[in-house]
Amino acid sequence: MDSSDEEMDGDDGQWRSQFTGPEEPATSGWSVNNPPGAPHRVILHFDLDCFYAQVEMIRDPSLREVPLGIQQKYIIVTCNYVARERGVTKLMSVTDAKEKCPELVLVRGEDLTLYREASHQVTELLSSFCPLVERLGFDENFMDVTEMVERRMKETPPPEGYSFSGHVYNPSNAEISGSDHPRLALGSYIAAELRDAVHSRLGLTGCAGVATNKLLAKLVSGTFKPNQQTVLLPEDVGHIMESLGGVRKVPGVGHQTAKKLHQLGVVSVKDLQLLPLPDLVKEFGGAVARRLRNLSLGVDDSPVTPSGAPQSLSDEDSFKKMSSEAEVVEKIQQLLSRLVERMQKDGRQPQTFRLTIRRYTPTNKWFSRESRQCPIPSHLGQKILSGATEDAVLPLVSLAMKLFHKMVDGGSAFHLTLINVCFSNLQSRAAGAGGKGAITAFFPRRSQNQDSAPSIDGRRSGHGVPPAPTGSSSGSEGEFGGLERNQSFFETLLERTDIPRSTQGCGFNEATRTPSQRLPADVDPEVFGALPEEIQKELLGSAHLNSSTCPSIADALRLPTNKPPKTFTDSEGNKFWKDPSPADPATAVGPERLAGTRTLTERAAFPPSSDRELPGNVDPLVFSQLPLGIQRELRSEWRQQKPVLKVPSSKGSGRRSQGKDPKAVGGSSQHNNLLKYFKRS
DNA sequence: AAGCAATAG
DNA sequence: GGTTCTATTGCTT
Repeated sequence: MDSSDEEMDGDDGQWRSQFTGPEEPATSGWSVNNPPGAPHRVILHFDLDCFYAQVEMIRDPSLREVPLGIQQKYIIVTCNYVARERGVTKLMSVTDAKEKCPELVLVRGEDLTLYREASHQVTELLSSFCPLVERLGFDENFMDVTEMVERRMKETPPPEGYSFSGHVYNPSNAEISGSDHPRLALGSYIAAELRDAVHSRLGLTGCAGVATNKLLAKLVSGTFKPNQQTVLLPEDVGHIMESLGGVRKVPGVGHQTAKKLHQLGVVSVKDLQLLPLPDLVKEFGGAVARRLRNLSLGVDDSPVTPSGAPQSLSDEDSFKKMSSEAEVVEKIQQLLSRLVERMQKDGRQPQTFRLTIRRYTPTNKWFSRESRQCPIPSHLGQKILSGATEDAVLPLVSLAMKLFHKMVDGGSAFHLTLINVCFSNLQSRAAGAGGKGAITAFFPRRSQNQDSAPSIDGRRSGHGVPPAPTGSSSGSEGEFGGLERNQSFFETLLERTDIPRSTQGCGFNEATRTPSQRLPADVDPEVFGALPEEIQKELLGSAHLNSSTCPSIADALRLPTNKPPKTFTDSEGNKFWKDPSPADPATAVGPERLAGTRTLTERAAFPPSSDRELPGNVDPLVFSQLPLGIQRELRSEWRQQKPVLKVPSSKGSGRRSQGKDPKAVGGSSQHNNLLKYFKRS
């Protein structure tokens, strides 16, 4: 999982002289995602608190009270804060952890399915507010909310004397008014709303950072943990950069780069800032050198690039020793079965297959992976999607073994410690054949199709292909992290249990519910009845969540546990779910606090985001109860009807290597027939 | 297109 | 830094 920090960063608290951060170079492409001439980007970074542990604590809330570690093989990959208080850290060996904390409760986390699904739900939820969401691993997301901020600036001129939501990174303890940085202040309110949405809808807490670029947003998001947020003002850029321990702490500077830098005598960020550019260029080449220099200064013009559906799906397992071909075949078959099932849910057809191995090396862990890949014959690709899992797996195993023998000589001994299987080059099924669904993809599609313009750097085949080029009801693939379309993380959990749905929390069950019985008053039963059944279910689900007719997602999540289900009135469960505002520092758990920083006033000076994006004929309440995917799709569509520029033009800074084409956001799919579901009747 | 290095969580 | 199980991007061939 994560080899980096996330500790309660016992910061030195040494706030030294003010270093005034460099101005953003006027020439650089930092407005890539912006309207031309826009003042500043506003970038958010979200980081879920100990993500895997949170998911497990939702499945079994009793785990909240105990020290919990998520175990993969013999490693604790993450743990909850109770465990951290007792000295358990990320990536600690199980033996060490048990020694530190004998009461540590362990949950196996090798199967990432639930984490992956929950992760994509978070991204999807964020995307319903604003399409520019970029994933970083399973538990982090960047967002470019510049447009939202600009819209609010125009529509809701900030009142006098307003401030920020959450913390402000404020080493000099200055008096700060929101009016000094109105866009960042608005960004902080948006961040609070988004964190609240993630909490109330999905039950997950996390940190947010608000700044003018991705680098800074990420760096600042960790300054108050857990479940808090902080804004970085431009005047403190220098401070936050220099407060980083060494160059290795700069995102983008990995092990190898740090090693090279060290050879040049560069250890601190300040060293890097001051190293003559020609020296850097000699070691890294011009492009990388400039990037490193910029990063050291807190300058980052890289755009928030919407992630869209994954580019590849893979499954792997590691082990101490594997040395017979029979074992290899067995393992590959096992991995492929799981992978093919995921591929089926995704709905796209993989065009290439890759097998990766890791060999044992006794002395050093000179431990690189080797891989071989090949095209997947299209008839096989068809089979993968067409449901008959075994029919696809067996030929794939045979394909995999051919690749295997390109790496491992059949006659000689071998010792493997890992096998990975991967599908990539994922192609959307041809449109038109569309099954049932009205909603196609959750995300704007990226790249990947033949008919698009070549990208600047020539790497991918193109960008900007809108989802399904067909009419209102086209393809039905749910190309989203292995989730069926419209299927949610908690529904997935429910399906995994053996408990019949009728006994479960939110009762989507026909026997216990008359059709209109639980509908919110303002939902027209007739319109409701006209919706597809899946959507009805989703609506009921979210209606319950909003109205707390059904206590919470937690109650649904709680079921697949080994413990007897708690009642809905259970105090702990309720307490967690009723937590009024996770964004409110008063209720936040974090003990740690940077010395010398202050929490600026907590009360929202801005009204919360009234739904200004909705067309007038749409009932906001009904809208809010729609499935998130649908909300997002509609919003994106409505947005596109405005003549504002959406997609940054590819001119960028006018220099070469200017990154890539921005990926298309918001497909131009039509499906306006969905609108009929919202008209008040 | 293939293979790998680097980086990330 | 490597443990784990992914995922992405960019270089080189």
